[in-house]
Amino acid sequence: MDKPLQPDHRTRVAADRRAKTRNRLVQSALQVFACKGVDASVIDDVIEAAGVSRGTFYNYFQSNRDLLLAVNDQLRSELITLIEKEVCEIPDPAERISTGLGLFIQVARDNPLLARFIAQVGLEASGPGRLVCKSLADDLQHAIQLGRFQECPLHIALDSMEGAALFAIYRISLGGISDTHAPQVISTILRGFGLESQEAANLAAKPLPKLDVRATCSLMNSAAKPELTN
Amino acid sequence: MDKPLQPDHRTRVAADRRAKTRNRLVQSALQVFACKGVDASVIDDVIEAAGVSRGTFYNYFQSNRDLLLAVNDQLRSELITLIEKEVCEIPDPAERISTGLGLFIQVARDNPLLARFIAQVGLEASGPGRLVCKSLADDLQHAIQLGRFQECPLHIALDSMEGAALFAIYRISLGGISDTHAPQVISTILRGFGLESQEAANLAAKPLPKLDVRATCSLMNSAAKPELTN
Amino acid sequence: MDKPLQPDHRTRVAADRRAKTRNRLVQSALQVFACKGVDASVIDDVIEAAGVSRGTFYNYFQSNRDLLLAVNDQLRSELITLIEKEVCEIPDPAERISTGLGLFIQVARDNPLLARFIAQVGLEASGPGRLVCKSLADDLQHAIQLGRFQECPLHIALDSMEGAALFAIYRISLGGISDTHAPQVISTILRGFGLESQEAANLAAKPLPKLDVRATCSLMNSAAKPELTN
Amino acid sequence: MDKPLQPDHRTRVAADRRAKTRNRLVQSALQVFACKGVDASVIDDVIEAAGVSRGTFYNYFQSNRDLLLAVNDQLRSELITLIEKEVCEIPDPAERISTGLGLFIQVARDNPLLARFIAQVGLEASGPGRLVCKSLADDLQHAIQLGRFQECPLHIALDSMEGAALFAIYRISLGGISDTHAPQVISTILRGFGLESQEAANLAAKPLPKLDVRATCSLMNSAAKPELTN
DNA sequence: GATGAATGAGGCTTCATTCAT
DNA sequence: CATGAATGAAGCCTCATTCAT
Repeated sequence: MDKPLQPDHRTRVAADRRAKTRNRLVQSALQVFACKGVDASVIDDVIEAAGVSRGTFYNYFQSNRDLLLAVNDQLRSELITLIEKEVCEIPDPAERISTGLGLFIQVARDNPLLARFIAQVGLEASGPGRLVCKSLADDLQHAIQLGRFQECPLHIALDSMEGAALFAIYRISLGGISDTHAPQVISTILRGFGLESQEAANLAAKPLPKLDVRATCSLMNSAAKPELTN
Repeated sequence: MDKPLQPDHRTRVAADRRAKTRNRLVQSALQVFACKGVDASVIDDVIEAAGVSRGTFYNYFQSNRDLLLAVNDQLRSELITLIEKEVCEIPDPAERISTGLGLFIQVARDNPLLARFIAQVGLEASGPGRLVCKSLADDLQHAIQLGRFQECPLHIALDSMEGAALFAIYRISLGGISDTHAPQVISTILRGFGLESQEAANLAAKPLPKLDVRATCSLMNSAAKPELTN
Repeated sequence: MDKPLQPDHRTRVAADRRAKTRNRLVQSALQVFACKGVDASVIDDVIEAAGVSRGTFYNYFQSNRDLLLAVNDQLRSELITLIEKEVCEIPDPAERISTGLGLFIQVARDNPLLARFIAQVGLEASGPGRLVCKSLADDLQHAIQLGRFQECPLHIALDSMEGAALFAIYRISLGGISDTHAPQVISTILRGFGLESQEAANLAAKPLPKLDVRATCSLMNSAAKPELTN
Repeated sequence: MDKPLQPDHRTRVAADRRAKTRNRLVQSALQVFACKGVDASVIDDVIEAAGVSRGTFYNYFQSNRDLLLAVNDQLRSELITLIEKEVCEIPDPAERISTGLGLFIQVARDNPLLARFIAQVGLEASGPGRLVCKSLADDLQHAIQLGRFQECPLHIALDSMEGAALFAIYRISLGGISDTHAPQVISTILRGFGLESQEAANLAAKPLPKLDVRATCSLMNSAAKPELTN
């Protein structure tokens, strides 16, 4: 009765182990990239942190670059899922954007590892696989159509927002940022889109839901290892 | 009568030669960094582009990093000099900022080499030796004091501006940017500081003096060598 | 039934391979150091002689210096083991010393490679990891206590002996040494410790057991490669 | 009246300057060799210490090796001259040898620079340009003929003596040597040549004339620069 | 699948020596 | 003669990748 199931079982167990090992690798890579920089030589550190052999690494990733992409992809999809779940109920697109930015910055502040990684990836984080995503574009367009935001080409709006947000996170990754930093950055951004000053401040100051990233994102389940900070 | 001058003469000639060689190296380095990225291994390309021997390189720079700093420093000081000379006569600090940003972006657009380099250096360009400089901070403060700009912590204002400007240049370095791009970015920035929409648009649209960078900046006297584009 | 053994097996096989490669390297290094001198740049020659790649070398040794230490250590321990096995049965400490020195010089004469290496390492061979070892110090002390040797500070005695022995080996490494050389050096040393002339000569002339170094020392299993003689 | 003399004068002045520069170079080289080792890369340090340009160096020496030989030669000749002047009046060859050795060691102790250099040159100090020189050989032969020293092949005697003396100086260069060290070494050497124990001790203990090396040897007119110690 | 020894291209750096001024 | 910029051969070292076990 379970003999026929065995192959399936074995297959599943094997798949699980694969997934687990892969995850360990991606997690370690996030750490190492964050600490040593995305252009650094990384494999030795990654396999040591993940506790696997050199050969095993190549069973999962073809190259350095491959690994960076994997980290980036997984990070992005986990973050987007996380944030969209929180903001999707908000009807006003301006508030949705404000809250989304706020959460993004909050997560970065609570996870230095993440902040450092994003700061490292830097401007490259934009582009096809950009962290700032489709639904943000939709929200922007929506806000402009509703007259909440000033008429303005979409890509300009996206770039401004992304530039400012990235810079904020870069600052955070350098440490020593006060709690008033995020709302001020956000309200500057909102004003840039034509929101009236008081309203921008109000939106940016709205209390944010507290995200438990650790619970949701597999990548966050490890502390930064500052000793690598070469 | 000229015998006593000889030592001086020799010294001066030698110093000249040093300066010239160093300049060749920095110039070549700008090209190579722009094309291959600031983290790339660069020395071989640089010495070939500069037409000097490997040993000569090390007579001037200790390392890759050292070279990058030299390029960055020289670039910054040349750009700042160039732009400040143009804007120093403008009485309104808001317009000074607007014009300065506009010139910065214009120079970047006219010199793909420069745009690429700045985009590469990216966020790191900020910090103590940041491209965005002392006088910009002064202008901002001034504009806030006069009530032209919204009250706002200086570092936030600087970061926003720098983030947006860097991003704009990054976009330019990727190519395919229309002429309306710059004014739109700038007016978004100005609005972010609380300028009323119409005025922001007006300032951002003011015609700019045409800078002849090639005439002024020693670093610009060479065309990009796209074949190096890694 | 043998599946569980696999990991062990693999581990052992790998360890074996490591040991073998390391040995090949140390052996080659002995040759090259002997021929080119201990301060020479040696890595290229060593890896060629050992038939391994550059990278492999660095899997085993961090540097030139590291390699030299490894050769020195292994040589010393093998030599000491070899000689002590021969002399430990001799009751008279003076004779033990005389025989030990004789054997040491004999080995050096029979293995030009070894002689050259020791001559190269020269004075540095003394110090914590000195070729002249613990048991020699014990023998000296013993001989002094028994009144066989003149009262004299131990370190002076050791230095004298070492100086003379090293010098003898240096001479041997230069070639053209007659068979009477060793006994004469040894009897001079023994006289220096206060042994009466005739007795010194007698001890120094005692026939020595013939050591088969090749059979015992892994490092000796290769002929000198005189073509490397720098 | 002095016109005809001018050429001579100029020639002499020029020759003087040449000699002075050369001396500065040799002196600096002694320091650098002593500190960094005789196989080290040395030219940069030497020209800096001597305060001359790279090109000037090659006006005086063809190569590194050339420089080492020059230092060695000058040192040897100055030392020999110095010591022989002191001992030539001593009628007993055994005492002449004892005194010579004592002076040699004394000079080494008073001039750490010298001790280090000799220790660096090490066994190579022997050979054609050896520090231990012709007149020592004569003294030895003489002492043997007179029956003061035990019958013994000359080269064995020379080697023993040189080995022991070099070793003593090596020890001195390492520092922390007491004043009783030298006499003990010397008396061990003398006993090795068959001198009766008491007499050896007496000879070795004879008070030595105090040499003022600084006054005599141009090479000693500079302090060791320990900061160069590699 | 996992392992880790071996690889070797690729880049880095030094330094003795030359040579135009 | 003195100078010091330039040279480039010679060595050093890393690390992504392969592959036999």
